[in-house]
Amino acid sequence: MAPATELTVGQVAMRSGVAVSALHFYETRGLIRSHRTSGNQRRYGRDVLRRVAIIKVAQEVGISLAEIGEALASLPESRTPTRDDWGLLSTAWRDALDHKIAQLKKLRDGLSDCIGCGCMSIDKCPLRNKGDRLANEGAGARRLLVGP
Amino acid sequence: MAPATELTVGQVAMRSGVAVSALHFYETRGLIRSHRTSGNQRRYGRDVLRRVAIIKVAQEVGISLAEIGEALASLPESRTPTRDDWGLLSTAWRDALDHKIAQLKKLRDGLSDCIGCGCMSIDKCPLRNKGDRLANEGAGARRLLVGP
DNA sequence: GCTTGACCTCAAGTTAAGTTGAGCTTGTAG
DNA sequence: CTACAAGCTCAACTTAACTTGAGGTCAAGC
Repeated sequence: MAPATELTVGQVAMRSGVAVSALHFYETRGLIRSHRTSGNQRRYGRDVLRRVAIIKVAQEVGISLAEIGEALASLPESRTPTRDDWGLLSTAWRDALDHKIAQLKKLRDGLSDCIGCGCMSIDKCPLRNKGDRLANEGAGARRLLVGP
Repeated sequence: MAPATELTVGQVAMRSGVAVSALHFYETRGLIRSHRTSGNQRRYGRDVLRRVAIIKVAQEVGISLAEIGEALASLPESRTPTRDDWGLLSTAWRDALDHKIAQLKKLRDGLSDCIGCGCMSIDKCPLRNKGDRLANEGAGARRLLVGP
């Protein structure tokens, strides 16, 4: 049979470029899964590499681990995800990205018109008042907004 | 003379849509300045509204307060910034935004090709290996990267 | 058979960006 | 002139996303 391509945390860390502690952390957050050897050590299937890659990619565009977790939760947990499973994810992500790109463009184009003029007195500033997402309440740091 | 348009924290909070506590916080971080009345209360010049607006706008696109602070530090601290002063900032910002938009597009376009294929085995994945900014070390949360 | 490096768990620390609360002072409207 | 809303300071708490450290286990080489 083909080589039993089980990976240890260390190997996954190596190959994915994320720290072992981060992998542990992702596991507690349910973003990745492992099974254990008789000696209680983690072993990962190959698909964990893809998952981790996606986690990092998504994070780089400002999507929170919680949201990534939700998306990844749509993958089947019993079997190894198929190409189609991943495809669904891809589509969902693409929409979020399109949205975010549009948002950034709006900001960029608004910015140079706006920043030098008097409109920053807030009331009439198009930057501030278009798609205004302020004033969501609650404590702690604010997340970078992404969704609709 | 024209009305002495000094603003209290409360007024700035109202007009800018950020909490009083946030304004205090920005001040400790050097993002905005105030002078005090004889009774030790803060008073702000009108330009603080523009500063705050810019802070929020920049934050929305994922720029950290530290970076915003650096940019704002380029403004003259003695006199009220002129249109040209703001213009410089605007230009710098625009570049950062262009960069970020490009990055997002690369991700978006790479994603659907990439996510469903086998290339996520990291070594050869174009998403992971182009402009790879991993492995900056140090503790704590990672900032969303923006700059060059 | 022992040593050395990889693992494990769990608790506590860190950074960013604020918020919340306590206890005290100001200022303004009646 | 006295309420009472608005300010002030300072310390502690919050969330996200991890890292660091302590104290103990596993496994592979010599």
